Amino acid sequence: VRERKHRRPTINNIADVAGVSRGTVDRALNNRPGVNQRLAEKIRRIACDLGYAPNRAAKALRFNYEPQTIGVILPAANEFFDDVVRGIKRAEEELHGMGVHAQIETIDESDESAVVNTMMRLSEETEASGLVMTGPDTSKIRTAINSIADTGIPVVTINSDISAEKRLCFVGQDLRKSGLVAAELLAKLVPTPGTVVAVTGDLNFQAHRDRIVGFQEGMEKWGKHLKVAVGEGYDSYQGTLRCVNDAFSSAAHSGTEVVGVYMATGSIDGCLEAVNNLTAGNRPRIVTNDILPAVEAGLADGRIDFTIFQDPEYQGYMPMKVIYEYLLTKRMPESHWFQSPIRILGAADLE
Amino acid sequence: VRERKHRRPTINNIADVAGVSRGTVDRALNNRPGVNQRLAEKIRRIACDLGYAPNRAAKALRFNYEPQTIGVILPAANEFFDDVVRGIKRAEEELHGMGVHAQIETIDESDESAVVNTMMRLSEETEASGLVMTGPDTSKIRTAINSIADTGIPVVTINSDISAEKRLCFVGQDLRKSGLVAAELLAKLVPTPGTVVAVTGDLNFQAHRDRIVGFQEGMEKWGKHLKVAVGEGYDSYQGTLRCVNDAFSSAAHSGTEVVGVYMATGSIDGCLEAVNNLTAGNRPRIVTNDILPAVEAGLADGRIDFTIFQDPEYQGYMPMKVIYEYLLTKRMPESHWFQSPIRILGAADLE
DNA sequence: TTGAAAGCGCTAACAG
DNA sequence: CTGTTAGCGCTTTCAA
Repeated sequence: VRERKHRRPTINNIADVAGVSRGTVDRALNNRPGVNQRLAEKIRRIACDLGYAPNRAAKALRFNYEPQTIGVILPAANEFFDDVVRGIKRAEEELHGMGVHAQIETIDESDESAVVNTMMRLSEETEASGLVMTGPDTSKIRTAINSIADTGIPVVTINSDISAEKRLCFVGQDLRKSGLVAAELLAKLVPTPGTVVAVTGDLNFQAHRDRIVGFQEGMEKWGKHLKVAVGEGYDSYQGTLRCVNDAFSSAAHSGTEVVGVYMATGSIDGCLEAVNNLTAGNRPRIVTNDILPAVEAGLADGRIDFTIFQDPEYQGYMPMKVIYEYLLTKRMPESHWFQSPIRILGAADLE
Repeated sequence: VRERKHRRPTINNIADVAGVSRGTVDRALNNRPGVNQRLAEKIRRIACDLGYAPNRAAKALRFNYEPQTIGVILPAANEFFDDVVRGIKRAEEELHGMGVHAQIETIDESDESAVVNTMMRLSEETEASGLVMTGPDTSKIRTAINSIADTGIPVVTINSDISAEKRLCFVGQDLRKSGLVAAELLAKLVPTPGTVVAVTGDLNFQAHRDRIVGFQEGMEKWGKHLKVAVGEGYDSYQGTLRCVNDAFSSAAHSGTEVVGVYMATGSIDGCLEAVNNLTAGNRPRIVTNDILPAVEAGLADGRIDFTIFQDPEYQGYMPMKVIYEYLLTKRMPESHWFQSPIRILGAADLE
């Protein structure tokens, strides 16, 4: 005779109490059609009274009846997304043997119709039960997401959001905050007055703008002693080199010195090269984003002071978990936006 | 007829191929006694060839046969551990309906025999299937851990390690690295020569020493322009006040100025008070540890620049997951030491 | 509208 | 040493 200690109520218990069969309880609790309204009500009340919560293991086991595929659409050949994929793999590992696996498709993310085609292929041909994706926020793609979501397939956008109102949620960075943190750090690293240069790629991109906005906001808060100059390097070595050069010379013209550089995005190499050429005495403090080989090298040899890191693995791991949870429970996730944590990393973290 | 797409091999498939029953396959794969050596070998080979991995949902479901209790032993009335408990609850939530739950016991952690008694009570009376605990690293407690581990009950130590070789693993901070990160940050925040004061509680405690060691190491790397003074505040307001006072006056005597303070542990209030009294012009840069109300207030109003944060929730969440995984698979965790991530937080993170 | 039964993959108890 | 069976909790048929 096994004791009942700590055993949580099951649909069987509810069925017993209500004097009906398990099947009816299941139908009532999951709002399935074909059950007497008043009976359903009664069953739900009993479930509530008993403190019933469904057993996840049992639900998961049933998945094996018809294993579930989660389709993933990512840009091809991108360092950042290699780490995202690592996060997806880690989630898959954890969900291993829970009847769920990922099918990753890489595409040219700027190619709108390639994105839509892949979405369709995954949802129709592969019969994916969920979609994790990134891509441009265009109306064609928004429509595709909404119509797929209407089919009942949860869609999670990652990295850069797509404003389709029917997507389940977005997993990505708070770019404004990332800029804010960078500003506080840089402002405190540079106690003396002077100019700080914020280098970005192209201010026509929302993502690039957001970081700069946050940075400027932060500078108003913590960097009152500093002047901010913003430059666009268009993500190329030459462009970045030129823009940093320009910033230095116009600072010199206005009689101040460049004491700090924030590399919001773009070619780290170009920036470091320019700084190297231009500074004779005191090197400006440099804060970058992410961890690329050039950043790691810069941190190690002291040319870069700190980098603002956004866990890319999180952007792979989290969406998988969210979709799995949704498939299991059919409940909306707690948040529309899961923010990948912002971390300040220095040379000490490279160990 | 359901298609076989993506369905992973089960023990049934293995049984079919090997021409034996599921029971035998189960015994062979789990190294249970009572199965012909050569047959077991053959079965394992087939499993490997088929790429078999056990279905976690099915294993988890079986747990409900005899629900599992994980015993947790924590110090009573401690701000830090409130967050640890939050992590435990989160894990419990995730494991909800997986046949696992936590039973938390709070004790006076300095009371060796109270710790041992609670351990025994949890393992014998409650029949816990796993133990998460913290306590002093004494031989009596080490022996208790080892003997409980010998029973087959996994024991995970958290926060401060207990060097019982049979514990499953330790989940906690890398204190040396925490000091190292603080040093890099403080050194870079203070470009001008001067003295930095590292305030700790009591250097007789290993934990307190470790942070200071890391800090000194980091100062040698990144703070060559700075002199380091170490003070013990014995975790009291008065002690900290006095020790910071002393550090300031002896710095003044040797003709340097205190330009930075590292509060490795102890009374933040005492430190802030002392600094406030002593500095007329430039306030020294201050780096603290953890997030206590006093730290939050200090960050918000600018008296503290940054704090080195060690996610306490992680120290609750992770051990639960590790033990669950162990109960499920009976495999040792990947690491003996799960390090809670070290994060630098500033005012920007309070938002 | 409801009940009964089968089965997801695995393990433990019981037979042989 | 090996096979058989029941059952963990839930959902989905099929039958009533």
